[in-house]
Amino acid sequence: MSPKALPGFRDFYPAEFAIRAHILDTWRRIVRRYAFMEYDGPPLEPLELYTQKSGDEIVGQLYAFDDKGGRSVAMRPEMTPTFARMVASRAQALRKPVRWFAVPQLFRYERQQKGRLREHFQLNVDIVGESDVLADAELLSIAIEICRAFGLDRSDFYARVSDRRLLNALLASLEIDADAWPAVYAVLDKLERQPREISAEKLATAGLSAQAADAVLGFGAFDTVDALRERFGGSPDVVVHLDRFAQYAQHLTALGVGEFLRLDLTIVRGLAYYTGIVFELFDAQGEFRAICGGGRYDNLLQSLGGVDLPALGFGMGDVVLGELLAARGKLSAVGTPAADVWLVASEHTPVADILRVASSLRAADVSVEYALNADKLHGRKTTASIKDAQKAGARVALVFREAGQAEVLPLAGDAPLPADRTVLDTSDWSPTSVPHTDLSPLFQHLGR
RNA sequence: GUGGCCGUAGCUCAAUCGGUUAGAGCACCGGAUUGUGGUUCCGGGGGUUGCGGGUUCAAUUCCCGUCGGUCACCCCA
Repeated sequence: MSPKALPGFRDFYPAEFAIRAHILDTWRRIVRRYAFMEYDGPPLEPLELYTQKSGDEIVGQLYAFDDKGGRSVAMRPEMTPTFARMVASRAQALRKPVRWFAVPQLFRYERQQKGRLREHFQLNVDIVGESDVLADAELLSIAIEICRAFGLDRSDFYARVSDRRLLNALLASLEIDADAWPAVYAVLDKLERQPREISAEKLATAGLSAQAADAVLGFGAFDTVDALRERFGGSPDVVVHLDRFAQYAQHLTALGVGEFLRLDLTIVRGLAYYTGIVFELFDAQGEFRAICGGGRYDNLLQSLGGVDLPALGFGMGDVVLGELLAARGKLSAVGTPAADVWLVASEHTPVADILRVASSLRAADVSVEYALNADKLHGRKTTASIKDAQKAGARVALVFREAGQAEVLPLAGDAPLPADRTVLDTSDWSPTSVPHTDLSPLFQHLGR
């Protein structure tokens, strides 16, 4: 048995690489529509960059080691600390709001499971320097538009959205002690996956009154601002946040993605650093993990980098997204790239002629392939060579039946054949230059 | 880190109750045929049955360990 990739790591054969490229290309294409700029940082960082935010216990979940200079280092498990450092060190000079994105490969040392490997690519989109809810709406609309760009619609996915400030106000209005909030968050996070009795028990342990616990257990039932307003509208502290959420929803509707929005107070996000609106994108059938998650983290930059700027962002990984797209048939059209043109020599065609034409076509940005074996180039029947071209997936075969003349033979699927044979005169083509001959008959078959 | 299930060709799978030299399709390579061509046919390469140990006259098959895969828990960036 030949050596395999390490557990949780992937070999990308051309078919898989084509899917990866499709995902990453689409990410970049859509995010650029929103005028975000791409950045990147080192894949290897000082270990302290992560322990200072998350504590020492995180080391067990990192690819961490001492380098040859004795430094404690880790392969990056997330992009946010790097991003925070980069923004903080030039915070004064950056035009606000900062609209940046990155597509890092991230690593974590954990047992792999569905949708979760030890390595993945993750789109990170962040906005820094704007606290208005308009920025929150912009951010979520990007995540949604990306999913739509992959061919997913409202029947495939939706966004669950909550707001830390709203949730905290609700807990306060229920007279729940702030010390108990983390425990309440944990219960809310598991509300759907955990039996109600266990949730109730945990809330009681956290010190909640029976009434307060009942109210928390009922949070999952509220899926509109109006429903919350009816129940908690008497509390001015709550109303402030309900109003903002309503505004958020209006912005999203105006941006054309309102139908994907669903208020859901059980969306907690594990991170302690979220301070405002938080969201996760889920597939509608509940078959996969969250496709994407993010929110507002107004205090993080100060705690990491020392600059006090509001910020928000999200991450979207390629693994769950790829699984979902595959399951919904959205990757069937993703093909591996093949040659535009395959050159078929006859026994009379000098090798030099083939090479000259190949060079010339490549100068015209046409991808060209031919048999890399002189015997095959000359010793096979034309039909056998054409068969090679078809197997390779070439769009067009150029068949040299006579010197200086190349017949254009379209190979693509069931495209109709031209009534007349198209013959290109290649006699005056020279290496590395664009052919003088009119290539339009060829380009026509290549879809240019 | 804990637990369930699963490891046979590149892929999907077969191999009677434990019994001869572990087979097939697809893919790959070669050839024939088809001569506006992805058809059809013939042939070929490819396996220490994940690895190690045990039971047995005999192990792909039963047992133990280990590694890997997968799913869940934990955790979530």
